[in-house]
Amino acid sequence: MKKPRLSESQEDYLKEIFKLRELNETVSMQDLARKLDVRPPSVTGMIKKLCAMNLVEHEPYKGVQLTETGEKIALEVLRHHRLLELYLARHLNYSWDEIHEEAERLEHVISEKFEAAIADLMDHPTHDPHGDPIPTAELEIPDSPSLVPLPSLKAAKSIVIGRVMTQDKDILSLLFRLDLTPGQEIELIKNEAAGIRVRVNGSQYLVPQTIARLIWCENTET
Amino acid sequence: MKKPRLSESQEDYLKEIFKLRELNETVSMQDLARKLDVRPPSVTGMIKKLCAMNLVEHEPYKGVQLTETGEKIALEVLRHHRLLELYLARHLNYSWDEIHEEAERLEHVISEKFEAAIADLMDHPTHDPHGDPIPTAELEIPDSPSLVPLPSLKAAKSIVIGRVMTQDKDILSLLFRLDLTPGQEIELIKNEAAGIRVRVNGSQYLVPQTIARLIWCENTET
DNA sequence: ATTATTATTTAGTCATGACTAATATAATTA
DNA sequence: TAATTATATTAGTCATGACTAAATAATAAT
Ligand SMILES: [Mn+2]
Ligand SMILES: [Mn+2]
Ligand SMILES: [Mn+2]
Ligand SMILES: [Mn+2]
Repeated sequence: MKKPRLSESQEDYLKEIFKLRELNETVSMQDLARKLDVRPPSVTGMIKKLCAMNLVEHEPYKGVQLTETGEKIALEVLRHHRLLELYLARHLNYSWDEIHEEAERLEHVISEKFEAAIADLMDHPTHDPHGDPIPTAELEIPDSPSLVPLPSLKAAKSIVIGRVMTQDKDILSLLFRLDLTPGQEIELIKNEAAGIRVRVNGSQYLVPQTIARLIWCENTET
Repeated sequence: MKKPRLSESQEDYLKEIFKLRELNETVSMQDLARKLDVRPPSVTGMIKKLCAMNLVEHEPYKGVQLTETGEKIALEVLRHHRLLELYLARHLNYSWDEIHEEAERLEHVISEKFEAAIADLMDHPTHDPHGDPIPTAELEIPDSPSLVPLPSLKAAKSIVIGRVMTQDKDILSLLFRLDLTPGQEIELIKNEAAGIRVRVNGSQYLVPQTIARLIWCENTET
């Protein structure tokens, strides 16, 4: 059995399949095309190749799935990505909205040595700056607090943000200015039609639904 | 005028032309093929393209030369490379023989932001761990002490190593064990046919000619 | 059930950047 | 000068990973 090192494209395909699978339970060719910013025929072609390599399985019109080995690779890339994001933020003074782009390129290029070095340096963190879990060196996903989208919560005094489900630069820098970042404690004043009224560090905002939906919080319900 | 971002290959070609030009005064297609680990026809093809982009000039059978813009790009990549080498060594605990390989890949992928961040962090260093000068942000080559190969020197008490002209992992780790690294002060005992007899930190070695030739030292002659 | 819509695949192109085999050109040597 | 050797170029191939246009299959609407 050879191990002919995957291309950056192939790694991105696997990673994206994994991430989509976390949200929807079926991953269509179109989903992939959208996410990877590629045309559907390109996806068909690449998926065919990944199938032949036993990295994914594909039931036409039903969806794509990672195999064991495919998932391992996806997790490896995801670990690189999220470690890098945290590293860039912590050690190279990157702002929240800049880390994703850089990590997207570096993730394919750093060695296992590099991965280990920054993991060490940061004391083996479990979550990246967006609150996304960082797969361990053994490629297990670390436990995260159970999270729910902000709009699904009722008014409450103390809610803790756990994760921010976007990598859109504009939204991210907005959220950052508002202190709506993982770990932040907020008060949910009222869930209105137009958005969620919250208090953060004294200030009060109406967070539009489109944005509120991306903010996941620790579930305080019993 | 567009700026269509060069491929990694193209960047490596330009960088290699620059480096070869520092040694020999003419850069042949074969030199390039050897250094880039590629067949001569591939070089012909790529050089043709780089010519069309006005990044190099080529007189068949006479040699290849960088244009102004070509040199700028070469220096940009070289700066990335050397900053990265120093960064990996200083901040990520890479050993001397590991840095080159990693930098060779990362150099094409880091952003200007990344470059600036690590340069800042290291206080804008002028030389990398091999003693190679790091082009400045303005792409000027910083002054280096004038250096000569170790075998060209006569016996002397205090000679300072300035640069080590190899990136061969085996040679590098050997030199490192012997403390034959840039900045190190050594005593040249005798220049023999078989090699150079030196004393370094108390210990005495016979450094074979093949290796001694790679060690450049500050010129103590007047 | 038929039709319209959406999702996916086929077929055929293109650009990149390598390769081999064969040819041509220049530099050396006899 | 002529033959030899080293260097470089052409011609033609291949793998990758995208693309468009057209065909086909599944799903939804009438
Ligand atoms: Mn990527
Ligand atoms: Mn993230
Ligand atoms: Mn390189
Ligand atoms: Mn170096």
